[in-house]
Amino acid sequence: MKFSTKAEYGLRAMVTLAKDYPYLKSITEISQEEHISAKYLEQIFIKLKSAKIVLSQKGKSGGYTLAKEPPNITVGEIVEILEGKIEPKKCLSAECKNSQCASKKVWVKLSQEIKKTLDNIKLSDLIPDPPLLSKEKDKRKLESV
Amino acid sequence: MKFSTKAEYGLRAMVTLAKDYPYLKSITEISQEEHISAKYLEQIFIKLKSAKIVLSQKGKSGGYTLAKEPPNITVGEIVEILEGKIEPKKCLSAECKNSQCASKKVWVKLSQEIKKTLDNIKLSDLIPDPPLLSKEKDKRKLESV
DNA sequence: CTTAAAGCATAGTAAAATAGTATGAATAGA
DNA sequence: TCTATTCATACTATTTTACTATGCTTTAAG
Repeated sequence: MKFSTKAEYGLRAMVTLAKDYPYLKSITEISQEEHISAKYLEQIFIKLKSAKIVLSQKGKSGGYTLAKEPPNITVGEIVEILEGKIEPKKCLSAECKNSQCASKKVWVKLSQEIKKTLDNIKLSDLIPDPPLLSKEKDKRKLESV
Repeated sequence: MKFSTKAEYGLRAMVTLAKDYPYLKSITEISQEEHISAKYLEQIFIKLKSAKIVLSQKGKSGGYTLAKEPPNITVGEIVEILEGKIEPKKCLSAECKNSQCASKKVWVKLSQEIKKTLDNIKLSDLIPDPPLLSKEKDKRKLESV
C-alpha cells in the first residue's frame, strides 16, 4: 500500500513551483533543490504539462510554473495525474457480478476516503514560509501570467 | 495506488470464514468458492495463522476458522497482516530532516485516514445474509470453539 | 546568426515487487 | 495405512518501477 515515487517527486516539485509562483523554474533547478533525477523529473513534467496543471516556456532560460494559483490546486489532482485514478480493485468473485460482493464495498469506500483526503489538501497548505520578495527582478516570468 | 491481491484475496477468504463461523473451512473449499489459487491461499493463511487471527486444524477434514467473532475483527487488521503497516513514504529531501518537509505531511495524513477507514469496518459488516442453520450437523467445528 | 540551455518525446533497461508454482514435510481422521 | 489437510520454504515468470539514453525542437543570450 504505497504510492510510487512519481507521486512523491511530483508533489515535491509542485511545492517548489508553488513557493516561487508565478516565476519560472527549470527542471535543473528543481532537480538540484530536491535531489531528484533530472531526466526522471522531465517525464513527470510531461504528464503535468499535458494535464495542464503547469505552464512551460521552452528554450534558454525557460522552465515551468503553476497553471493556477497554489490555493486552487489540490494534492488530489496532482496524485491522480501521476498515479492514475484511485479506483477500487476489480474483483473476480462470482458474487461481485450481482453487485453483492462484500470485499468490493471495502475498496469502494477506501477509494472515496483517499480521494476526499487528498482533494482536501491544497498546494498552498504545504508552503511553509511566505516567498521572499527581495530578488524578484532576477526571476523569469511567463508573459501570460 | 493499489492494494495487492494478497489483501483482496485474504479479505474475501476471511469473509467466507465469517459466513461459516465458527465452523471449519478448508483451503480447497475457499479456493473453489472464490476462484483463487489454492497454493496462493495457503501462503496467505500462513500469515493469517501466525498473526493469530485464524485458528486451524491439521489433518483430514481439517481447515480454518476465525479466532475471534466477526464483529471483533476489522478489515484494518487483515490488511495490515497481509500488506504490512500502512506507513508514509520516506522522503529524501533536505527539508525532511528538520521535519519541515511539506510533502511528508500529506503521506502522514493519508496513512492515518486509510487506517481509520479500514479499522472502522468490521468483518461482520461484510456478511450479506445471515448464516443458514439448516445443515449445521454436517459442519466441522474446532473443539476449542 | 550561432550556440547553449532549456523543454519535449520515445525507447531501452536493471532491479524490485507481484503473483503465483513446486516440492515436500507433519498431522490426523477414516 | 491411505488420504486429505495444514505448514513451510524455495523457485520462477511476469509485471511494475525507477530510472537512463538518445535525440529532436525551441528560444534567449551572446
